[in-house]
Amino acid sequence: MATGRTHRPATRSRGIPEATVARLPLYLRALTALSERSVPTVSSEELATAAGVNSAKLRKDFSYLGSYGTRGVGYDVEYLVYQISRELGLTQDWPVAIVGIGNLGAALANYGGFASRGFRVAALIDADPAMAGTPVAGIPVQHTDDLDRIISDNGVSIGVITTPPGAAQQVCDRLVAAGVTSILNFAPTVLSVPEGVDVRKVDLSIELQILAFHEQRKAGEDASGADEGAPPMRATPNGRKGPDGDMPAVMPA
Amino acid sequence: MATGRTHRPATRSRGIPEATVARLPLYLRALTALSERSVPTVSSEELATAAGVNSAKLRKDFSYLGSYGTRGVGYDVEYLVYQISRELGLTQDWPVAIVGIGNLGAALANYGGFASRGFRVAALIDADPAMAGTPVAGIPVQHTDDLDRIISDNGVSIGVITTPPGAAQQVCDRLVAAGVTSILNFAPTVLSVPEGVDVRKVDLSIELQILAFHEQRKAGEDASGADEGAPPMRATPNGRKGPDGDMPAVMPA
DNA sequence: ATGCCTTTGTGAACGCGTGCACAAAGATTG
DNA sequence: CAATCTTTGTGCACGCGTTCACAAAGGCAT
Repeated sequence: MATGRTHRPATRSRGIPEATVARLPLYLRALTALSERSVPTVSSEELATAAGVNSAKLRKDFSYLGSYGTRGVGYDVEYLVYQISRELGLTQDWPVAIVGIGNLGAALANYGGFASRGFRVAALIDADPAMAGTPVAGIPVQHTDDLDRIISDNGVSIGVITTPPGAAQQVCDRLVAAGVTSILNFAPTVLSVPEGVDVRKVDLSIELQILAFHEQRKAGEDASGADEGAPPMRATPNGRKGPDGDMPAVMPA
Repeated sequence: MATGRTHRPATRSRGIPEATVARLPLYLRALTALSERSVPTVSSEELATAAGVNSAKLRKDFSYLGSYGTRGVGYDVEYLVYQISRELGLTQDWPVAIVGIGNLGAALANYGGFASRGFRVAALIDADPAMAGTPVAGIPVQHTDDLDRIISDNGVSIGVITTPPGAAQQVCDRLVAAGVTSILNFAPTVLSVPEGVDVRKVDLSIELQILAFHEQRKAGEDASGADEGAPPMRATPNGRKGPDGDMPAVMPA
């Protein structure tokens, strides 16, 4: 991801492991659903199933937050929703700016899940002058030239980059210069950021390639035999790219 | 994620660790860029920097694929591009079906990164009869009723779900029944799938919440002080069962 | 050929994350 | 109030992933 150190390097946050933090939103979602159905309490087993995790893992995760359960009973849903929300910082308002209002940027602007939990689309920014003023999802698009001011005026600390890959690093630099310290990057690029800035990436292409890898293996297993699952042979000693490993003829590019 | 066992459980694929597989696309991207600039070879150090990882990690990753480098020189770019592409199964064509053609689904259909590496949008499917026939990104939308046939006819083994959360599980079940064995899920739901089916999820909301957590910590650290990561104040004292914790007043929902 | 210099490939140590299994804690029933 | 039953919280062990550090390998100059 980012060259300038990606996540929290070592500094194990508040004693809460990164892996646990990543699961808290999952628990929160399941708990919110229970809350809407007015379910008063849940056992770790039930909640774990709903969140798709192991119950022991869930209990250990919660133990990092404190002892919020009651033995023999389970966890109080409302109480837990609040505790997790607070821990995640969802009890406050997070103005978010989306830069790059193409298909994806527009889709995100319209995405309901945004507004739901403390996140508010505070600004839409695009480099195309023709888009300036055009409302997307009810919010007028502003021009990149004003990026600095927009970020400052709205107190934006979280930026979302949905620009083409070529523009991503530049936009990132400008966001950081303007005061943004957390970036969600949808552009297929490795962003380089200074220490103290968090970058998370969402990369469709990578996800598909990972699926393709497993898919290929599944297919290869059937045709057990010699080949594939086990890549035939590696390059041959000698001659550069030769004899056996063979060279690419055409590449998917 | 999935109840029915998510990824490859134990069966360490072909000896290639999951973490390594997840990084291969990253290397491939960096290598492709080098290839386009006609760079003949790269050292692990250079490539690692370009991919945003540690050089030792990169070398170890490559060692799982075989010994494709030359000591004292580095790696042959073209050769490595080919080897990784082959390992990821990118030398073959992967027809993909997108189910749920709303803002996000349409954005993905238009996304260029799709077609680039062996992936081809073979079908767009939506439950809205009004959309049937309407072309999106040059591909006519088909109705959910024909899902089975569409998947079979096109030999689709990878499905992308961009429906509202309520419809996700049902769509997932139908995809799996039709023969899909890999699913990329954009709906904020925990999907339950049978053994042998891989599910990867992309969840915008979760990513933002993780960023918010770290953002909150950063803000809290400045205001060092006694309390907490240092959320100003928590809800009102008193209330429910909180010796300390206290209860929620209003929740972001 | 010989020696030097660069870069790979990997053995070994370490730390994080996961899951088991159980003791402690509280509710509940008689 | 005592016995029983349920469910939490966690000590412990194990395995994966990361990183260091270095020997082996190959190119290149002399």
